[in-house]
Amino acid sequence: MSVTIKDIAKIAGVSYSTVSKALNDSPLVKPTTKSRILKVAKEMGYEPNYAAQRLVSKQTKIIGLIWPTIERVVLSTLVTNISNEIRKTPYSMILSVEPFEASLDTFKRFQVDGIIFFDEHIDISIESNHIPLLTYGVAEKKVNHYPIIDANHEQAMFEAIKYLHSNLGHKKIAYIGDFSKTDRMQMEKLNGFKKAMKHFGLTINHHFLVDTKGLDWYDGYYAVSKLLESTERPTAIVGGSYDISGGIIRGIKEKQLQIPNDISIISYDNIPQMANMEIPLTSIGVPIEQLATEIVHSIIELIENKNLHPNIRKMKPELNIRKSCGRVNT
Amino acid sequence: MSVTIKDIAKIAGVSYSTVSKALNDSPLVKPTTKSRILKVAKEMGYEPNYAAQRLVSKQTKIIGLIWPTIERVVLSTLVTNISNEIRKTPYSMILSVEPFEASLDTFKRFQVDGIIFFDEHIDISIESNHIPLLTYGVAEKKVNHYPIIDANHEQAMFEAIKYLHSNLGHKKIAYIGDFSKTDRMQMEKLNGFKKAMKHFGLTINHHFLVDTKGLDWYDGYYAVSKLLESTERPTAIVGGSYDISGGIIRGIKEKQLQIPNDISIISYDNIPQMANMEIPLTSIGVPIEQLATEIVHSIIELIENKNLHPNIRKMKPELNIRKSCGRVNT
DNA sequence: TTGTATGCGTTATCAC
DNA sequence: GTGATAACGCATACAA
Repeated sequence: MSVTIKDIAKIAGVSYSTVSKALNDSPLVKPTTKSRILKVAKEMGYEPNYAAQRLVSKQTKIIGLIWPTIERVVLSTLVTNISNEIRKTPYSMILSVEPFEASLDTFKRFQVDGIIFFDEHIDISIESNHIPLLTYGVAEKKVNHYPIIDANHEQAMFEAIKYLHSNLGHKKIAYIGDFSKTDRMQMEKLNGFKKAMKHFGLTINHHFLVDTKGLDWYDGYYAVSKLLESTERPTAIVGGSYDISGGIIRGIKEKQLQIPNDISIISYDNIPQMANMEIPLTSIGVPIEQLATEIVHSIIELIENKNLHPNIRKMKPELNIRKSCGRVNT
Repeated sequence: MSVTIKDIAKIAGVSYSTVSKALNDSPLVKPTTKSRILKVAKEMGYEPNYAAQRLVSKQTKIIGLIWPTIERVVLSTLVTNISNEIRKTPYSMILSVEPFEASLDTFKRFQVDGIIFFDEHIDISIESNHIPLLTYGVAEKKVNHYPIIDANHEQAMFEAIKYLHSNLGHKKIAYIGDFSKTDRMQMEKLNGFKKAMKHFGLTINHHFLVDTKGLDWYDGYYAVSKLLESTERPTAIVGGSYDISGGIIRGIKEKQLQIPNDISIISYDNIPQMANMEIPLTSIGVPIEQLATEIVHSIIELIENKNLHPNIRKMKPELNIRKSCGRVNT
């Protein structure tokens, strides 16, 4: 059995209610006894029992994160950042990698104070039993059932094309990404690309729109290989994700093409790893730490105030210029 | 406030202990009253308070998994498999990505029934407050403080060399892996390689032993590039992990070398993704599903019997022959 | 077959 | 400052 405040009380020679106060840093207990109690507690390896705390105080100080697709690098980086950010607050985080519904169930049982999830293609009007729910995903025109942190993929694409076109003179720009019809984030990226091209009066060569049908390294690799087989080549490529872009780089190199001399590449996702690639990648997207910070602050605000204003938070993407883009060759 | 069993009792005109029994489908309560109570409960929208349940029943049916290094593919595949396996049992799994000690604290507070962790380079004689602890790691000669599932890396290396040498005739074999002095799994692999080479009377060219200083894709890539700069090349390479091997393949291709004609490669780690690489990789290691199954069954056995026999379980590595190894050119 | 009483580990409200 | 004591919602041994 684990150690309780009663055990501590016995050893420290005080009543357990005093122990409780000391543990909660109450001003009602004398500093000397307080520190003595704390010392004993530490020695005994005391850990408060969430169930008991929850039962009386209606709070667990736990945030649950649902993450069924654990094998994607970008998300794992985000999760790490969220975890680090939460560690700076009084809350802790636990994670469930089970399917959405099962995860929700587990978290309900634990009565976590709030839940974060990634809205990839879940279509849910969720019964969360009043547990505050926050999603990182895409704000829709229609009703949103819960607050959303939106990385503003459309805007990001706009900035990417603007840079490529207005600053560097590119006209023949390709997009290599996942054309999923169910993953809203991916849909937004593709959509944003098309819109931006149109905005700058650029025509989209349809064979410059390459569906990777996935988000992994080799998806990007295969896609770019196919794209470059044609003699009609783009002067710049926008890669739909970190992993995809990694594959794109290799595919380009394999064709003996130079980056950025022969071809420029700009990648979606703004994570530090971008700088460590074979060629430091110019990238676009909301910086991952900002995203994490916003997500964490928002869920806590939601937990503590029971609402969030505004309910939808669109983040501001940033362009990170590194070494993979150059002026177009004329 | 939400509805409790007392509220139900009042409406249904019974005592609340009867309600409790009815809700738990106890045979001690008459079917008619049981169904009446259930009906009332449903009408009132009763939701059990898990904190209260947990407080009294001493069981959570939750297994905690500690996983501080979430960005490695092999482990995320293992975690997925473990999660799937646990889902077949009455248990659920939650995960903590915080540093080891912090995770342990969190799980203690949750009173999880058991904890799984990856023993990468934690040197712990842990105070788990009697929560059953199981590790996936390397069994040591000295005392082990808790049960271990050991993937038997040494044996795996032996099988790899045996195949390469006895079946395919290779003599000039290189090992590209992480030579960490703190990560026991990596130490075992290197050690196993050396032992096996010796066993088969093969000499180790020291420049065929390449330290990647990491476990990522580009670590393998850089390492093999360096290795292949020399004119004295191996005819076969053993890659220390899935990610490393991915990089090795690219590095080899870049030098215009054919796999397996010019050079054979066999990778450590036995995960399905191996088949999806550019070249389906022949690999060695305990099949990941077997590993997951063993881990899950063991922790549950440990939870339910309070002990595990045997305390150390060495798994049997399997060779998966795919398309990356060929007979040595003579 | 049903009801009563007790305790799980905490916090919080009182007295002392 | 400190210590009893009453909740919190539930399961369960025991009584009826």
